[in-house]
Amino acid sequence: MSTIGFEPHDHQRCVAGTLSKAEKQCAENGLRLTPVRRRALEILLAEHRALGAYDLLAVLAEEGLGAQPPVAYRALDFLVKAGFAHKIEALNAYIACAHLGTCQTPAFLICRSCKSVAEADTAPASGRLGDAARAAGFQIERTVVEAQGLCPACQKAAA
Amino acid sequence: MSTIGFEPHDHQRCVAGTLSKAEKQCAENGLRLTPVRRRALEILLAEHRALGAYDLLAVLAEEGLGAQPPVAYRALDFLVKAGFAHKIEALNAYIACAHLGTCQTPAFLICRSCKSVAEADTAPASGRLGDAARAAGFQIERTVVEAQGLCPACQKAAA
DNA sequence: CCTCAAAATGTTATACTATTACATTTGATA
DNA sequence: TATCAAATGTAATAGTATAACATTTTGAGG
Repeated sequence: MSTIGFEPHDHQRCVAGTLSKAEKQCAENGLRLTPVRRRALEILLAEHRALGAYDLLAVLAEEGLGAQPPVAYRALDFLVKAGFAHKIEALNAYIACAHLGTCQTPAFLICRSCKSVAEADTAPASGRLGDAARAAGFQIERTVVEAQGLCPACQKAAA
Repeated sequence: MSTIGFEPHDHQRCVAGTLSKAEKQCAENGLRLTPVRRRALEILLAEHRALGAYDLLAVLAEEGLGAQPPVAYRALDFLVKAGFAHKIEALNAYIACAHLGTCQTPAFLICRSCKSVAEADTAPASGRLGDAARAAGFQIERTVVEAQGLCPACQKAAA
């Protein structure tokens, strides 16, 4: 398991690397990373933070890439379906995937103070949620696992 | 861990019992279970399914208990803060707590077909999500754990 | 009792999130 | 190059949630 988001890292490289992985995957799978979609992914990648669809739309609109809500929602749908982004349900917001290519069942750690979001790949279906599902005879298709609280930096700042 | 929701049970008793537990807890903790709040809880308890705030409002409005959105949202806020109800983030909807009084960190199994919702108490903070949080130095305050898929009955129906 | 402050309620307006619907353009491929 | 599916442009609207402020109710202390 790896958790990406709070620790300092070479963000330029993290963005560029993810973007090129996305391009590669699109080529391999016959997906089309059109200009709006590519730019939307870049915008999300720019921060380890969740952006609302309308925040994304505002940036796209500034750049002449579309002015109406469906522009943003379509790009987000594509990115989410392709596994390049995730929706944070607790925030009604979207974040670029930090494990592009290897992400199975993401879990998120959301800082309520600085709004940063870390992504872990925890395979919850094989943990306690999976136990509960098996016990109930429930067949899991998708999981939402999100923790809200304080990231290391904000804990220090609070103390 | 107990999971409540899919298995057949004496629902009349389940509702009445939960309601009286809620009354008891309010008395003990100086909370006021006013008519709107009590009725809102009853409405949620009537089904092991999540209701939208506006669905709840529609019922309350029919009964003359308030016509504007804040009526529903205030009642829901109270119920959620008191631990009598939970918000299902993946559905933007609300459900009565099935473990009233003992519910620490709920997890939900949501059937995409019949919309029923089962609640388990899985202490995710002590599972893999907790491991990820500890590894990242993240301090968890609240968790959202929701699985979507097919309940036992709908699996049979599909086969 | 009476007063007072806090809590709860009533109501209007508005903000934020998301989708439907349909016309048009683009792009791969037969 | 004709065609069909995918993608885009755009207007309208549906669904979720909160801000703000006036009024009423409630319960604790005098």
